[in-house]
Amino acid sequence: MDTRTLCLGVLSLGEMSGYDIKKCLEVSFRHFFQASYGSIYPALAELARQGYVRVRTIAQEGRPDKKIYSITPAGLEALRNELAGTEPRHRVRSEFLVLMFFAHHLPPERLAEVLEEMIGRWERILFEDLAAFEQQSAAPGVGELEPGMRFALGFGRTVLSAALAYVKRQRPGLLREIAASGKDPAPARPLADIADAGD
Amino acid sequence: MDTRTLCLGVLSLGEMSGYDIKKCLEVSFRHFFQASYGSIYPALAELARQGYVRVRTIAQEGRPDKKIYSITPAGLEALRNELAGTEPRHRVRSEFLVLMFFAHHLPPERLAEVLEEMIGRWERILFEDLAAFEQQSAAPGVGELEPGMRFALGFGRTVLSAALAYVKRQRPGLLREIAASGKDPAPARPLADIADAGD
DNA sequence: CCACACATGTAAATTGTTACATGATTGA
DNA sequence: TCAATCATGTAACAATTTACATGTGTGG
Repeated sequence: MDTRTLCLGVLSLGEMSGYDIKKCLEVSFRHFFQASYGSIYPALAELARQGYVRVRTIAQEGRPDKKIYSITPAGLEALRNELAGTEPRHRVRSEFLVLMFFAHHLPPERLAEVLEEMIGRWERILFEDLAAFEQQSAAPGVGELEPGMRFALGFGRTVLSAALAYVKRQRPGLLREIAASGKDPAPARPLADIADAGD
Repeated sequence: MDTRTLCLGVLSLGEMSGYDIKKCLEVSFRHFFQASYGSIYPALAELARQGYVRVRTIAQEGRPDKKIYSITPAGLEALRNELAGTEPRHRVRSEFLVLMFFAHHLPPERLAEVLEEMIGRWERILFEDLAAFEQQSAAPGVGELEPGMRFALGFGRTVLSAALAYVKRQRPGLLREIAASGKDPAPARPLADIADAGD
């Protein structure tokens, strides 16, 4: 799935500008998809070219004209086809976990810093961003979220909670073990042979 | 972080070929990092050029010569520097969750299929792959895993368990709600205005 | 007989990020 | 005064995946 489909999806929620789409993605999709202006604007141009979206240009002073995009019937059909044919992939790319895996190669202070940073980041997402979004969604006048949207949001909350709890629970032990292995004079313990273990 | 650093990291566990590295990544890193031959082989060539790894070529019949790579002291230093300077990012890219978010645009049978597929996939990873790996790691003769490795493995198991439990718990309700909204004649309920909710 | 494991590598295509270019207004 | 918000867009760069190229041995 590319940014094009995602933009189409967001536009199926209502017309908006490229700038709006970015913000919308930041709040609702931040924990499972990300896209920058560098991919959104070209995607919108391409969608317009294909006739999947209509553009309405609104003149503004002191800044570029605003372009409001809205999905066309053809666009909605394209979106549905695209979604129906999309394989449900789910990939994680975590420099954080690579760092943890090789924690014994990291200066202990840096390890502590990294753990601290991840905890802080996840707490902020969980207790500020997500909470704010869910409260806002529950506000009167706002259309109910579709069940699938609640599912996706809930998934993010659940998984993030689990991750955060795990890191908080394991942190002291990990720091202790790393500190200990750094002090005692066995830093060159032969790790090796993990790949050959089966033989 | 690029594949180069990752290869260096894996090679710090013991010497092996590009083919071995791929398999090693598949078992230990599958849930937080992925790399294909197309990125591994060029990475190894580059590392050799930089003097971070040594190559030993082993002639073979009926197939390409095997190249065994081992990390050099300079390589180990480069690895440590690289790791110390790496920001702990953690990104998820999930077509699955996008599909769920827009579940109301999906044929209900396809939705059921997708959920089924994800549950099966995650159960397999959790109960087969991870279990096998952990058992193997506990086997006699295999060096103890470093604490950081146990941390990373445990993180994967924890988060995957949470994800799986969530999907299994939510599935019936989601399918029911989607089926219901498909039947009653309000498919064109104006979703809109979610982005404008704050006003 | 087909698929898979073994084994390396290249090239094209895809896809996306980062940085740049432009510039007014508003609040701390 | 500095940073952020609003607003669009391009171009260079980075990184990866996919498919291709080549070929044998083994097991179902």
